[in-house]
Formats: sequence, structure tokens, C-alpha cells
Amino acid sequence: MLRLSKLTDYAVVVLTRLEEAEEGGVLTAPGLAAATGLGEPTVSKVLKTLSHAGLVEGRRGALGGYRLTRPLTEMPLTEVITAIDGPIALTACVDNAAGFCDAEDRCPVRGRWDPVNDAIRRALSGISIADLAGAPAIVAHPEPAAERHMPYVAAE
Amino acid sequence: MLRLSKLTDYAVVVLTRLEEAEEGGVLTAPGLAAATGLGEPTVSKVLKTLSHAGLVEGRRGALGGYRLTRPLTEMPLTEVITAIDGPIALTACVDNAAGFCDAEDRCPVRGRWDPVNDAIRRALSGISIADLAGAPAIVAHPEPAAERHMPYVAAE
DNA sequence: GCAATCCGGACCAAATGGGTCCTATTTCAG
DNA sequence: CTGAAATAGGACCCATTTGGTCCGGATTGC
Repeated sequence: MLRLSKLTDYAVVVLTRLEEAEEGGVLTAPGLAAATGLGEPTVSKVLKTLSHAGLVEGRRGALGGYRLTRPLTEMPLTEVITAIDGPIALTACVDNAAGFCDAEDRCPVRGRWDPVNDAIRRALSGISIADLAGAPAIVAHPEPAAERHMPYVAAE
Repeated sequence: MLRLSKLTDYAVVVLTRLEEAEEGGVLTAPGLAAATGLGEPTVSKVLKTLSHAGLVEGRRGALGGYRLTRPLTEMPLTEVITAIDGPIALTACVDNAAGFCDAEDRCPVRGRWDPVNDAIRRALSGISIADLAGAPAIVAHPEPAAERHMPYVAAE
């Protein structure tokens, strides 16, 4: 379905909440879990991953917690996706390059996915987490997303 | 990894081979399997799906086979992806809409993925299968679709 | 009528991802 | 100095998805 993992979604949510910490302050994983409604172990996992990618910074010990390393406006969506889901590449064929495909010599699309990957990367690189979180008002509920229900084709 | 299924990859390969059929002629699933080096049942499955989406046309009986319903230049990659992988939506949240997320009222990114989905759809819609199968000389050239880097702003 | 082919499923095995848990290590409060 | 709170880093299990195969039925040409 060309989807990205739920973890990435969670990451965006957590990062958004994290922004609300006061200047220089940190928020704890349990605290963020409570604030977002997500499971504590899950939030912890996400934060650890983000920390590893350098998007957040963890401080140990009592009074410890996490904080952003930069404002969300300077945090491109691509970095979060890359941190959680790994590199953006639509087919294994692309980055593994030659040697793996046994139909290699007969494959007409060999290496041809690159422009597609580039196109996606480019499209995503212009979007920051702030753009995702920063909506004026997510409103209480209407049905914003439901409306754009697309013509589902019944594929699989 | 933000990947699309192998089946989609296969679909592109098969479609490309299918283009080599002589005008008005058809190619059989077994024939295409042999030509592409893919498994016969798999090729068959892909063709059935593509047929259902209207990208190819099947003709039954002896001397039957498949043929393209339009030239590859007029077949956007998005249609193939949609046909095989289903609608392009990065999170389940988006198309399932409300009612499923228990943290709904606390979720700051609610509905905010739409622009991302649109960005990807837009980036992909400019790429045709012909671009992927592309002539021998697509090599270093400025890929067509990637140029349409959209002026995403939405938020703010 | 027979053979070749598409059509529409059901079906199974493997891989992937979501989620939990456990054990260090670090740090602050008393 | 001791204990509590928090991150760090894995190992681990289970549900879902995906890749791939197979079978019976319908259709068409010889």
C-alpha cells in the first residue's frame, strides 16, 4: 500500500509533543506516553531510535528526559522516515545494485527506479515536521480525512 | 522502508515486455514468464490484477493472451502502484478516518498526512511506465517527473 | 470435441513489523 | 552512600502482510 510504518507516525506525534517542553527542559518517555496516549514501551522505543538518529537528545538519571536537538521547522520529514523506516528506496533492487537479480540481463527496468526514488525524496524533503504538526487547528473532529476517501480499487 | 511490493516491480517488467508485442497482437502469460524470467503463476497473477485495473486486456481461448490498452507513455506509474498495492496512503489513519484512533482527540497530526500523500502522488503521477522502461538513453538525463517539485507549503 | 488460454478464487509458507519486557548504566535527592 | 528515576540497548514473541502456488471453471479457436 506504499505505507510507512506506524512507528514513523508515532514519531511525528511524539516530536510534536516534545516541542511543547519549555526552553531547555526535557520531557520523560512515560510523560510523553501519557500525553500522547501511546504505550509507554512504544514511545520509549521511538525515542531511542530518534535519539540514535540525532533528532532528539536523551538525558539520563532522575530528572532526565528527552529534548529536541533543533526546532521542528528545521527537521525534514525525510529524516524521521529514514531514522525509523530506513533509507527511502522503493525496491530492494535499487540500492543493492547488481548481483542479486537473476534476471538481471533480461530486466528492462534495471536501475530505472532511481528517478522515482529521487522524485519521492524531493517531494518529501520540502516538508518539515512543523508542517505536519503546525496546522492551525486540527479541530475537534469533523471528518477532514474521511472526505478524501479515494476511489478504492479493490486491489488485493 | 517505504517500499512498494515486488509485485509492482514485476508489473512494470511485464508491462514493458508486453509493449514489444506486434501491433494488435497479444502475448501469453507463459510466454511473458519465459521472457522475463519470472515464475509463470506469478506473472499470471500480476496480469490478472492489471487486467482488473484496466491497464491490460485479456483475451481468452486458444491464441489468447494479453495486450496493453494504451501505450506505456500514457500509463502513469501511480496507476500501476494503485492497481497492485492499493491506494497510495502513507498511514492507515488517513483513509480509515475517524473512529479508529483512541488517541484521536489528543493527536496533533490528525489529518495532517494528507498533504504528504498528495505530494507523493504528485511526484509519481508525472512518471510513466515508459519513463521507467525508458529507452536506452534515459541514463543521465533530467528525469521528467522529478522536476515537478511541488511548492508544498500548506501549513503556515 | 479438444486443447490452450484467461478468470477468479483459495490456500500456505515466509518475512516483516508492532509491541513488550528485561537488564545495565547514569544521575539526582535525601 | 544509598535508593529511586530515568535512559540505553537489546532480546523476544505474536499478528499481520506479502510472495508465491495451485485448482476448478469459463471461453475461444482448430
